[in-house]
Amino acid sequence: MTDAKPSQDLVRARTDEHVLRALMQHRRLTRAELATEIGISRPTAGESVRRLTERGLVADTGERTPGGRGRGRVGSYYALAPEIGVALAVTIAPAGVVAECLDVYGDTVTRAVRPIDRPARPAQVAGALRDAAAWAVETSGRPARLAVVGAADPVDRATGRLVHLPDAPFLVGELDPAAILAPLVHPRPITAEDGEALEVIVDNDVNWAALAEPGRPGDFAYLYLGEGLGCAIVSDGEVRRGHSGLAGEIAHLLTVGPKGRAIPFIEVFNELGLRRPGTTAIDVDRVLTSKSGARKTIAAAVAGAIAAVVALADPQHMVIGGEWGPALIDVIEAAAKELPRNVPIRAAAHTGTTEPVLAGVKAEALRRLRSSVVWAQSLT
Amino acid sequence: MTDAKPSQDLVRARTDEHVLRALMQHRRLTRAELATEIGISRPTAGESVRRLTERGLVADTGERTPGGRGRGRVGSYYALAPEIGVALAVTIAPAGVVAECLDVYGDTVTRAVRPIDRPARPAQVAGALRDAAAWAVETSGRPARLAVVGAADPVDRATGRLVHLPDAPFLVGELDPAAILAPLVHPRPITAEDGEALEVIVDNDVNWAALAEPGRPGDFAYLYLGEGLGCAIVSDGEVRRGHSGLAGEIAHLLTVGPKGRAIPFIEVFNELGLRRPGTTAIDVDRVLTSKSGARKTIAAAVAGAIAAVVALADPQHMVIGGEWGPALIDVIEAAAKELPRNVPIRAAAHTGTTEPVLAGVKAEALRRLRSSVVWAQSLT
DNA sequence: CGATTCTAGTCAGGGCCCTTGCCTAGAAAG
DNA sequence: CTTTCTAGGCAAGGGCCCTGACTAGAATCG
Repeated sequence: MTDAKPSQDLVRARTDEHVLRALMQHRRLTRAELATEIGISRPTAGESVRRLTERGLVADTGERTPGGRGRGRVGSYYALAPEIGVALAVTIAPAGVVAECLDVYGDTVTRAVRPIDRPARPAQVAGALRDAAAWAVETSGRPARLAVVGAADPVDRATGRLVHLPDAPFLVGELDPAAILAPLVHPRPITAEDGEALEVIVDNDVNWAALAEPGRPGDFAYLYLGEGLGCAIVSDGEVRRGHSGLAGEIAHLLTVGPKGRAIPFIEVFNELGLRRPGTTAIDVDRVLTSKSGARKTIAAAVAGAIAAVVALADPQHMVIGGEWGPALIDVIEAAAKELPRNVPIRAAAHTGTTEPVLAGVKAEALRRLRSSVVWAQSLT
Repeated sequence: MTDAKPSQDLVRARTDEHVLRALMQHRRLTRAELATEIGISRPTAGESVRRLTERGLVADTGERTPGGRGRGRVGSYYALAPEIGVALAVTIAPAGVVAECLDVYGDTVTRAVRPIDRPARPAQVAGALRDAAAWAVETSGRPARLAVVGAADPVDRATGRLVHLPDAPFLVGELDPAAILAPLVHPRPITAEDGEALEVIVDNDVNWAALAEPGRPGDFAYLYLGEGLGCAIVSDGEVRRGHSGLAGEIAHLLTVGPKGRAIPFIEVFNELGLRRPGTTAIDVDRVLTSKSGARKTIAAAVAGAIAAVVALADPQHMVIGGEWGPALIDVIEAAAKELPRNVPIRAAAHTGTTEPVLAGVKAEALRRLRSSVVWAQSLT
């Protein structure tokens, strides 16, 4: 008599979501296992599996319960269908491009690495990006549903392009990763209906590295001190990117320079002669081998930046990362002790340059891939 | 055969929530009006009203549909029960204490104003607060379910107490508003089960004033320049308070002082002799009558603070409020034009000192009161 | 003034989703 | 070969919502 009952769909969608999430966690389950795992009845579990199989999200693996479990009838294992596809996780840094394909379980299916020249030539970077991503997707043999990109330069939140802020280090150069990767990405048609279903997400690498920090409480800040200067601010459990995505671009933050003058953060390195000639990057090697006096000047400048972060964002603690940040943590800590508001400081847990970024990128890619699967089923 | 079916409760709870929200918006509706308004069938609307009436959340007003509507049977108007209670909205500022009781429709039921001495004496402030709140609740004749407080000093997020930051203006003084107001607040018993159901919420007044700004897009910052210096940072649509609730306490933010030296923001006023003798407050009158040179120094310091906010939070625009901020907006704007990253600046829409704060406090109080009603029904 | 008109509210029947209880299938253990 | 034990399916029933028909009751019209 009736056929449109949106309110009832709600509970069915909830059941299906539980089934999908259980399969993401356990990889393969029989219908009976699903029922006990989720806390629903076996007929309901069976119905849900039937619906999801019909929709192509779940498939019978062909495996049967091992006899080792004891006597009793054999059960059929179900798992998420391979057609669900993979997510592309990409980092773009001066050291090169890394592209990985992740499946819905978070496993790396394929990985491509492409070096790039220094200084970076935009055309070559674009080529390496396209090449690495295409190879990873091709080789995985599965459709890429979305891409998450971490880049070592400021990213415009609206367009996803890398942008050159005046006088700040600009390492990778003009690039539009979204445009390059879009042809490789084939989202499930249904996902496109969703408002927020972006196919390619680009963000600054520091923000992703912060995401990969362990513990990750509600409020902290990640200060990146390397060839560039960056800062990720995590507030109420989320990385805050700001209106254009340029939150934490601290190159021009006023801080204490030589002789106590107020100058932009990046200028301090100019005045100390620690920028690479002909580029906008900080010379990491020379910072690491600098003398005590220069180190103290740098530490005072860093402490000034920390004071600004504390005043404006009130983090629970500061994490110091980047190529030279952790090496100077003692001086930095000493300088920060003088600040009116004290804040615990520690070095970043991961010290490499690409791996922590990639870890954060992968975490987000996985989260989004999984969400896309769950959303897909509720929107049919 | 069965009695526990949590999944089905979900859809019933959804229906009840829709009914409650519709009544919050329209104040009184017949069951038939509820059905068409929400888009459910009349029997369902009738059932929901019966449940909610039984639970004491909804009551028959006794009114009947006016004959003027035309022929047809008269309908019974239902409305939210008065026992739902009121929310207490309070501001504590050097000018005095204001306490208002709001009903679930956002109307002010009672309002009490108590002046306090300058400088504030903690015991008197506590007395005025207790007195104003008690009078407002008493007179309203209805139980207060929660309280939201705006105070003109830094607020510790965990304890809700006003805290004295070293050397920063401290206008109201030691105070624990939560302890004072808790005896007046009687939350619905059920609400207490909810994890986040705080009875008394305290926050810095600047944060609330930002909440009351019109338009209120996703990312902006509100710079408060008055007796104290404060800043509210709205990121992704929410006021970000930081780990201790001290985000935006910018008195010690390093900025440009006289002769281009890097000094804390509040020190600039010291060096210009613009702090009230014997207190930690800025002398607003003398700032307003200051000469061009001092104004330029102040503007440069403000621009330094703005640069820090832009670098760290990347707001879409800056709003300047407080007793003297809008008066100096031209010089501030001129100084900010020199910054490497440009940001639109405008004066706050509301210029008074307590009214914009109270508006934000009331908005939050209303939001929480309404939520508490909706949650109450779903937790039975 | 009575018949008509029109709307609020209720009742009966039915569909969907879930649950419990019972049955069948089918392999291992004895 | 019989027993044992588990996966899966079927049937019945309850809760929620919906549609459609019915009742209640006041205003309007002839």
